[in-house]
Amino acid sequence: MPDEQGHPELAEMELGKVLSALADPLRRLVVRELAAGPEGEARTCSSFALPVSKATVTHHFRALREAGLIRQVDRGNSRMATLRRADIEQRFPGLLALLVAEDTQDV
Amino acid sequence: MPDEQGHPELAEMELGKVLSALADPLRRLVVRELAAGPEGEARTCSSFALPVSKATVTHHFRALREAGLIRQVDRGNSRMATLRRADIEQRFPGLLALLVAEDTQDV
DNA sequence: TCCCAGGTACGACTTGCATCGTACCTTGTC
DNA sequence: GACAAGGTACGATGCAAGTCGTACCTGGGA
Repeated sequence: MPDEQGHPELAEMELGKVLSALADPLRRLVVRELAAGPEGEARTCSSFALPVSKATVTHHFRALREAGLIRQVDRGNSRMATLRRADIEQRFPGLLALLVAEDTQDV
Repeated sequence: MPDEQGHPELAEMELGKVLSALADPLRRLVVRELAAGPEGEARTCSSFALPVSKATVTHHFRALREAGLIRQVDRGNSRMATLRRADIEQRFPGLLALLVAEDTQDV
């Protein structure tokens, strides 16, 4: 399968889809952990240990990818996810900061 | 009925509820118009001319109010809605700017 | 006083979404 | 080659959310 599958371009990112993607607490958790990690960090879907089934994990990562928040590339056996930090910051400046600040509260 | 009905305090605003409220395009439109208007502007629900029924308008304004984005006070015949600009800016700095910037794109 | 306009409450309907089980594919390992 | 692990695809299910019609309440105006 091709690498570019459901990754919107920078200009194609829509605020509505981004907000809908971030309305789910599990997806916010993924973005927050990626944003708190080092720049360009690549993690597998399973490394987040989400308390849901594999099929649901795939569903959530698809939502994040189609919103333009993460980029997924195949690396051998796994599919690595990276945060599109620069794209998000350019298109929606300050958005990531709001998400990172949430971990000081309850989820 | 009391004035304070479903208006969360500043510390009670939750990012999840705010993002869920802003995931709907009609509710984003309301917030965007209020944010683009002058500070403290009070408008009636019907002044937005949303393309939905009266009952649905009430539903959307309730969502905005319970998320903490607007404040509604009775003024005689109507119920005026004002944007909680300072509260939003203090709790989620930069969020309103993202919404205002959306009107340059498609909805 | 009568009526209309602005909003709300309630119930119903429909769509979308989060979730899961299962089957299947791919890759790396033994 | 056989097998386990990481992900995906598909179908099904249950619940939340958007939408509406209707009835109702409250003020203001003719």
